[in-house]
Amino acid sequence: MQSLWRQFDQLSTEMIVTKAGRRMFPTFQVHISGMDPAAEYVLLMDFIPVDDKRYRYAFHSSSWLVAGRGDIAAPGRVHFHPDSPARGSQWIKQTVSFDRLKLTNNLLDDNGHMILNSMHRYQPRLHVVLVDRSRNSQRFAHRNFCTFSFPETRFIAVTAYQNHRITQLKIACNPFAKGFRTADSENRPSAQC
Amino acid sequence: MQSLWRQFDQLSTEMIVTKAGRRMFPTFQVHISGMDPAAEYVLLMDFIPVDDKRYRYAFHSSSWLVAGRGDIAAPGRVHFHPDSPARGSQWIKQTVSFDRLKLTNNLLDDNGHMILNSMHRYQPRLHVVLVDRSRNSQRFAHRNFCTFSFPETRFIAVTAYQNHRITQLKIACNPFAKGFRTADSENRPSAQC
DNA sequence: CCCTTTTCACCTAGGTGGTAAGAT
DNA sequence: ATCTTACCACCTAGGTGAAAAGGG
Repeated sequence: MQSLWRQFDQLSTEMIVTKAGRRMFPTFQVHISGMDPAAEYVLLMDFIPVDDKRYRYAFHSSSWLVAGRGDIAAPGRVHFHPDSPARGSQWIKQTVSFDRLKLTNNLLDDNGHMILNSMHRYQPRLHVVLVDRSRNSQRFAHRNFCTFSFPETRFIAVTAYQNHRITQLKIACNPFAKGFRTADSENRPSAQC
Repeated sequence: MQSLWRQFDQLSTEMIVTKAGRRMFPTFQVHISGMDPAAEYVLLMDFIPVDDKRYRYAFHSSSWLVAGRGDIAAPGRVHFHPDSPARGSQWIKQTVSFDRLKLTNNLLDDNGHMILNSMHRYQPRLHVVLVDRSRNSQRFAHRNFCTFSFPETRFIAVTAYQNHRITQLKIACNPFAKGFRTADSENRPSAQC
């Protein structure tokens, strides 16, 4: 998905947040290698604020501007990949997709979704944690995980799309938005997806 | 679901098997109690032949008759509940549903479905296995599981329904079959579902 | 004015039994 | 004659952005 993420990132990716929770598109997915096939791992994601700023979209210049200091940070949550825990052999044999992860702007969310502030910029992160069931596991816990951050997956949380070109790229590439495709070349699926 | 299973059982439950795999209806689901909340358990199901017989349906008498010896047993498989392994506290706090389990008559099935012989009678079984990660776990493994068998959940595997009353009860109760409901009282949903 | 919420038509994805054709 | 397969219309379930209404 890297090339798709980059296309969105060039336009400044926006992700919808709703009260009920909204999936991400593109989906965050990774190919993993180098794991011990017999060891158990947990995969999880979180989202960290890129900065302490609030943004607004300037339609006349089609660009995002800083609109002041960021709101107080939303409750930090993590999303465990539903296959966790699993052996390294399971994780490495196919693409790991976080397609069931949902974003919400509801600070009181009760469904385990990731809580974000609208109009704030975030960086998704992936954590790979080795499950160590031995007695001294506590002492080494700090060594038993790796964190990965892909800059092209950062985005601004929104309650409605701001940049029309983002909307068109979503419509062109997300199969669930097929109903909004027209004859225009702009939102027709092509090599870009 | 016990009362629904009993209604089907009174008519001799039939379950469709297909090459691609078919869900069961009613769904096998249980409420569990008495687990150690902190311990880990695996829940799994299998299907054992009720006897070594092959059956056929006699339309004139609307009953199942023995039609000879059973075919050679299909490959024995088990279906792990997808939430496995999980803590006792997770299992006991809500109904555990095996709704994603699928039945197939394809002896070469590659999708992990349960392989059954059509026109043979089966008894579903539930196994609750305590996950013991201690060193001597092998020695006690035979003590670490319980098996449950509910007689009202037995059924005959079929590639097409034989008893019209079974068909009507499926249509009346399975929401996915709503398209086949008519004004007849026979397949209208009611207290029976 | 800027942002959020609700509702909607239109999709994807996949679970039903009916039906007719195919297989043995 | 008996059983199986492939395809179908019709559902459930839920993911889309558009549009209009709501809120500060």
